[in-house]
Amino acid sequence: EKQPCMPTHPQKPLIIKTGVQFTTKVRLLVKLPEVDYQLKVKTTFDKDLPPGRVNRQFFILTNNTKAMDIEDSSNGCLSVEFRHLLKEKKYISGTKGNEGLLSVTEELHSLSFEAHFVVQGLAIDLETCSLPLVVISNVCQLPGGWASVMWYNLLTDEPRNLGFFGNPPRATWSQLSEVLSWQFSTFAGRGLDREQLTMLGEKLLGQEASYGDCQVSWPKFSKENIPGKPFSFWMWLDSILELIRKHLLPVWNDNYIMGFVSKEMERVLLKDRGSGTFLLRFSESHLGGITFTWVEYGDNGEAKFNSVEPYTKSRLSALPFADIIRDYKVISDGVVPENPLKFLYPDIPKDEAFGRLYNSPQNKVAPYLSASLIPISELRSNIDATPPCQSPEPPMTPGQFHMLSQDLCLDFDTMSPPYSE
Amino acid sequence: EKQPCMPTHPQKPLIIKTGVQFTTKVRLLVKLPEVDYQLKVKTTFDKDLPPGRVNRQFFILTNNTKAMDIEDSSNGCLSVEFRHLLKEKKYISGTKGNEGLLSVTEELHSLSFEAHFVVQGLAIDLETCSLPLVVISNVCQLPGGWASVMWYNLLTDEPRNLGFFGNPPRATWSQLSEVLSWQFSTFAGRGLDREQLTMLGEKLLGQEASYGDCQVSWPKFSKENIPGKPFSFWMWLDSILELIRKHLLPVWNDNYIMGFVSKEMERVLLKDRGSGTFLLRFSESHLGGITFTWVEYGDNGEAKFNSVEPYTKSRLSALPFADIIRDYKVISDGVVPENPLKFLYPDIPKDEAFGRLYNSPQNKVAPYLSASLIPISELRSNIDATPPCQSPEPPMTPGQFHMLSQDLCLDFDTMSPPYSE
DNA sequence: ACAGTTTCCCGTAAATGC
DNA sequence: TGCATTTACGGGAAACTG
Repeated sequence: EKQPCMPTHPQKPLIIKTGVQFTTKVRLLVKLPEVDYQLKVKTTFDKDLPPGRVNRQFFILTNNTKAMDIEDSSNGCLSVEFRHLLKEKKYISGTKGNEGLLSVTEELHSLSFEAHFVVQGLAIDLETCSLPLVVISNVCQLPGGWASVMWYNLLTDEPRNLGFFGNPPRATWSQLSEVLSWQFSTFAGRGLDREQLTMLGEKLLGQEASYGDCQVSWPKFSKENIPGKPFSFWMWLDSILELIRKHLLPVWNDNYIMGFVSKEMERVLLKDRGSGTFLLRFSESHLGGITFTWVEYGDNGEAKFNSVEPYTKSRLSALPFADIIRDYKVISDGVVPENPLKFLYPDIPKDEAFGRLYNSPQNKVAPYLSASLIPISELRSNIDATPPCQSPEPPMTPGQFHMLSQDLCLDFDTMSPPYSE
Repeated sequence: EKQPCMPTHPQKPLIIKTGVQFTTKVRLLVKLPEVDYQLKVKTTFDKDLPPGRVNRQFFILTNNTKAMDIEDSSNGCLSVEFRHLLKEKKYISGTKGNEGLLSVTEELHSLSFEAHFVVQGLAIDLETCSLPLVVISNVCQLPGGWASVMWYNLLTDEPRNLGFFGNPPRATWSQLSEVLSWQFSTFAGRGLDREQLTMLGEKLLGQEASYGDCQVSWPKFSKENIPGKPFSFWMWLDSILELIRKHLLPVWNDNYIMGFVSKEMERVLLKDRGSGTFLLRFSESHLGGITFTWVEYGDNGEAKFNSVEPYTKSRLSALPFADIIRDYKVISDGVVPENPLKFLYPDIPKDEAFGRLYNSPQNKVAPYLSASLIPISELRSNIDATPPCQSPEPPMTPGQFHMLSQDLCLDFDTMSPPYSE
């Protein structure tokens, strides 16, 4: 009868940060003219948790009871918005750490909404509650929290299984890959294509990824570090999403960032392309980095590949990426510096691809010489060539991407119209 | 009998920001063995303001009463530290805006400390209060608040004249210049020399500054904008102080920044110096900017002066200033780029002055080409020469700087040992 | 409309807890 | 001790409020 929604962090519903306002909206879906103006809704945080499941406890700071209004927009239903802060109670000592293995971003909570009223002598109690929530205390926990929200909503239809992460189910790669692509289309405006998803699948699962029914465990997705790296798969992918969102949006949306290509595949692609052909790829070794790799040919006709040290958010906020591509120069032993980047793979002239995005040099301040920052690499004789490439990967299951992603969108939309409302 | 101290913002005592912790320390200067462990001190914010003077009201969030302890360090006196937040009360409507002309950073407040005890049947009430305080709500108000604190403590010995800014006295330039130099020595580690102070005096007062007994009004110091500029003298100077503190500390402390030189004086100094002689100067037209000006000679032997667009904090956080000096290049019409900076005025070879501060290029990440940012100016044919220089200014009163500044330091020290304690 | 002021809250750094 | 988590608060931006 009621339909609870619960927006929080912009674009990341079902995550609440302590000390930060959030809003909830409850709608009464049936119309009861008699009770229009007397219906009050009370919100409670973690109203009745299963007794064993006491980890952190929070409370709502502001007044938690509010009268419903007739919704201006739609069908004349009642609705109410809450807007309050959440503060942590001090631990009830002793009860802490029921499982010990679960991190705070795996700890699920809920908001309950109650209303009591009387129609024609009949006392009616209504109660509903939100989908499981994650409570964080710092934005640095947002990626972890969002991983939990995604995993939960991808893999269960239960409205309130707060113990979900006690034994989380696995996802098939085909399920997961759709969600990942949907993440990119939601947050960066363009989803992932088949090749990009294939590379991600291989990174996560090895070669058999392409079969689609391969299973991914929750720890592998978000808890365990990628072998040899100090971060998990999702942390890595989310750092890229953030990099795109803050520094690469137009380039990403124009589809100029191949992004997810293995170093081997990169060479296969660039080999035999025109000298100065380059492609853009995200760093696999560092969080939130992007680099370009270009091909050149030696005197003997042998292909040589070079990549710059990946650019991260700090560099990119000093200098927009398109300008980096425009101005980048390599200087080898006193020769005239030259920009080695000529064609975006496969063969788009650099300026044709990025010209629209170049920033005109700053407006000159009258008596001053304006100075721009130019990214320069110094090339010392010959760079050691890396081993020859591996075989390209088999093709991936063609996605029913559109269908699935629509389902997901609907799902998430319903549960949470964001902040703006 | 008691000596109240009141640290707040690191290094900027007597300024309290709402919602941020601050500490106060009260000491009982006489030793009263009988009451050692029963003495409680109560802190009150704005305990008894003159009735007309009701602007903003605040209250202390935490428990405002605390027992004094025997001070571990010194003479066995009692002391107590408070550590609490200050939150604004909603305005008592109607009583707002008694003068209207005063800004929030001119609104003075105070903390009162009370203690009551009984010795040998004699009831004793002690009370003391802090020097006037400024309450701000955002760090962007810190410069304005600090100006008030400086002006007050420079120009009055009254312990609690909360209406001070209703009719603030003027300062003589000799008083003010000592305080300014003291600011630089406190916050940047090196004070201002006579030439620098002369230039500042001229900027503020015109040519007669050098007489020292010239008067500076409070509005001229901190409230009114410099003619033709959108900021006041103090805002401008404080922005430079911040720039030094965050980005130029070693360069400033090595005395390599002349800093305050008029454009005219600059030319007088550089003229007839070796080609490539440069000096470092703060921007007068923008907040928190530093530029270098160098001299070169045309084919006809005529001196040509160039300055870069001033570097501000955003640029300097992308690239440290010493590296900018090392790497800066001018490229004119396809010629090989060259660094025009050779000798720091008067004739110190660049690398001798700054070599110690150069950052070695980042550690190479194995397979990547590391890229550095190089600041480059493009020189298009000939830059228009600015009009010939004006006459140099008369010499300034030799400061009794050391004596005076020691007085000042003591003064401020007593009133406020910072945060750390 | 607007300027002075406050609130909001991200993101880094430091503190704290386990 | 080290890692997980929270607190602290500067700083930019938005919201407020006369």
